[in-house]
Amino acid sequence: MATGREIAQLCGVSVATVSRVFNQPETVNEDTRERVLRVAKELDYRPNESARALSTKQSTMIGLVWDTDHRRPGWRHPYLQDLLIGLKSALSAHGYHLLMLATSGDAREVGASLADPVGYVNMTRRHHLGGLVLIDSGSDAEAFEAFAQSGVPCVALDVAVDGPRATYVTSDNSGGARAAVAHLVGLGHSRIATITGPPGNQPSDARLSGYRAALRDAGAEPRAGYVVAGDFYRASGTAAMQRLLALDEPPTAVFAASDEMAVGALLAARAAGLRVPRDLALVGFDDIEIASVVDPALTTVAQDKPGFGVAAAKAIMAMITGGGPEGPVVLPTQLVVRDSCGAR
Amino acid sequence: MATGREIAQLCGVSVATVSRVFNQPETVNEDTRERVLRVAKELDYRPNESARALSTKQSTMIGLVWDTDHRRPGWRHPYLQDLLIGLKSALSAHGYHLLMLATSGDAREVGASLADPVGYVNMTRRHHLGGLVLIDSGSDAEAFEAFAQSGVPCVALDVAVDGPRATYVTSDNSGGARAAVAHLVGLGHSRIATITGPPGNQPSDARLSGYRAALRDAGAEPRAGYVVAGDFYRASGTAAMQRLLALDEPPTAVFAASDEMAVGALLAARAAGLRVPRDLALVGFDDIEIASVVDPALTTVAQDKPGFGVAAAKAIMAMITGGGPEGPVVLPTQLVVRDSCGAR
DNA sequence: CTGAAAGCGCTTACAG
DNA sequence: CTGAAAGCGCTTACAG
Repeated sequence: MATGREIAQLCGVSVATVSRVFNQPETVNEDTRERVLRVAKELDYRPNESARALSTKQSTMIGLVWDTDHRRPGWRHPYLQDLLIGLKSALSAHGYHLLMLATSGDAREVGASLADPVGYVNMTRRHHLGGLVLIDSGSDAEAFEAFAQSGVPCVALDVAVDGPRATYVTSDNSGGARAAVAHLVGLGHSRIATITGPPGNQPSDARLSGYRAALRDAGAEPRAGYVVAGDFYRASGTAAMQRLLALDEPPTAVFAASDEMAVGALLAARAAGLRVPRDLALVGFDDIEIASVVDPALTTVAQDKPGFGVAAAKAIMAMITGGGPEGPVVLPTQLVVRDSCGAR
Repeated sequence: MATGREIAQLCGVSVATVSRVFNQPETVNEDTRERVLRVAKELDYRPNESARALSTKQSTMIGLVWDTDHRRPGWRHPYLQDLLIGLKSALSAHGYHLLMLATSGDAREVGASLADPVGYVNMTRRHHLGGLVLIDSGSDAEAFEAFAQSGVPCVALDVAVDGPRATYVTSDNSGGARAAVAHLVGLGHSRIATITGPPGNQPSDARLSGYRAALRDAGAEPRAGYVVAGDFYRASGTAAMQRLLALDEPPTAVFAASDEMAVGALLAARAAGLRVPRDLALVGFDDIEIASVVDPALTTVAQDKPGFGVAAAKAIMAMITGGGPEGPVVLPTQLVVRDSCGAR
């Protein structure tokens, strides 16, 4: 690893000039600039990132807050990989790396926990991170609010935050849910129930309101017992479906606020001797891999998974280079009609 | 963010002493040490990482090489999330963060591509990374070999590498495959075919050899046309199954080297009017989520997914703190019997 | 257009 | 046990 000083000596210039060549090229004479550039290239010189960060108080890293080993060991993001692909690619395009921050549980207190957002904020200062991307695990709202207020640029995924340098990206959950339920209405269903995510969770609540809106559009409203809460995971879908089937007048169609719950519901329906979609129409949300693999293949509302990451990257870069936060980014969703709704 | 100097002034000591309190506590007088510690705690002092890295030439970050936006945009790791959870948690326990390195495609040439492993090696030097974790995307062997030879500590996942400071972790692929096929043999099958992963790929080849070994154990050997190559993805499983069904004497059982391909094979079998497991027994590999969701639920060989990450973290930490590389880590696998093999 | 100097915040021999 | 000093490699006013 060549250093700036070596380049300088080889070129007969000062290190300041070498530095300028890379940071304010227009301020240096063309001849010397090219000489420096050539030598730098030969030696494959690249500025040391630690030194640069120390000096400029800015690194080329964005922090990722993703709570893994904390209270909810079983928690999983429905499409983390796609999200990361989008995020990493878009960040790469700006020359930024993604730093997955260590979380608590270690001996040396280097990691932080969401119970102590200050720890993360400190970490971003110590590493001179450009900002923070916050991946929600369903109930981090308070912690995220603390980040948002801290003043470090941050963008949250799927949770509404507000702060001087904070924004968030989310899908058009209510619109997607509305389209899904409208589709069910269009198929002639009038007894449409929903299995929601955890109350208070932003996408969960939005999907529920989309469900209500679609019923309203149809001049109807949810029957008693037709809104039952799950937690986005499969088992809760099964339990919810069982409750729905126990009603005096069970639904003929169910909109589940996640594919996982839809699958859970499917299992429950099957166990109860119902055939999907003939006896029960089912629509999910997310369009994760299992949706297309399950039998019958699940009709669902697709989210733009890599788009999530890309949008987050864009938003954070805008705050780093530009100024204040822009409004929340709302990604379009798309109804994917497969077999579980009975449209085919 | 308090600096060491502030602590020093407040305590009436030099910055050197403050530094010692954190790095070689035993060399400083107990009273002053506690005074420093107390003040440091009050101000929530933590050493600036950039400065520390610049000075010690060591950061608390491990690089992650994960090729995303390159040639194979469709590539997916079967269980990246679990792997990352294990990796991140185990690294956190040592106070290390995970840096997902930017890849090529950006204007500023900050990212590297696997076609140019040197770029990554430079990056690890510039950031003073402790080492590199290499996630294989099926055909990165040559690039990984270059990393392994570079001298930077690195551990590859699922691809055998060799170098002065390099090792790898993988599952007991051959043992797992052998157990799976032995199970099929135990169920009375004698016409057992296999759908392999891409030839040359380490897990793929190992699984194939496990298949052969199990047949040999049974005093048999693969019939002509009973070994057909896929690429680990679903579509290739479907295609392979179609070829198997076109044989004069089609198999009564199939071991697919991945769950994705097993699902593909299942679809093909179903399309051909076969019932699984009655007409065809099927076993997969990986135990990813879809395995338990598909109908019939897939019998498969489970890998220790978070264990992969944990093992990688352990190996890299050992090389950072200790010295030379230890031998490859081989994780045990486990046969998970569900419905697709007909054992129930 | 370019250089000398100071500074970013820490660590580590070297004296004492 | 502790301080003064040098150094890590870069950037950025400040002069010239």
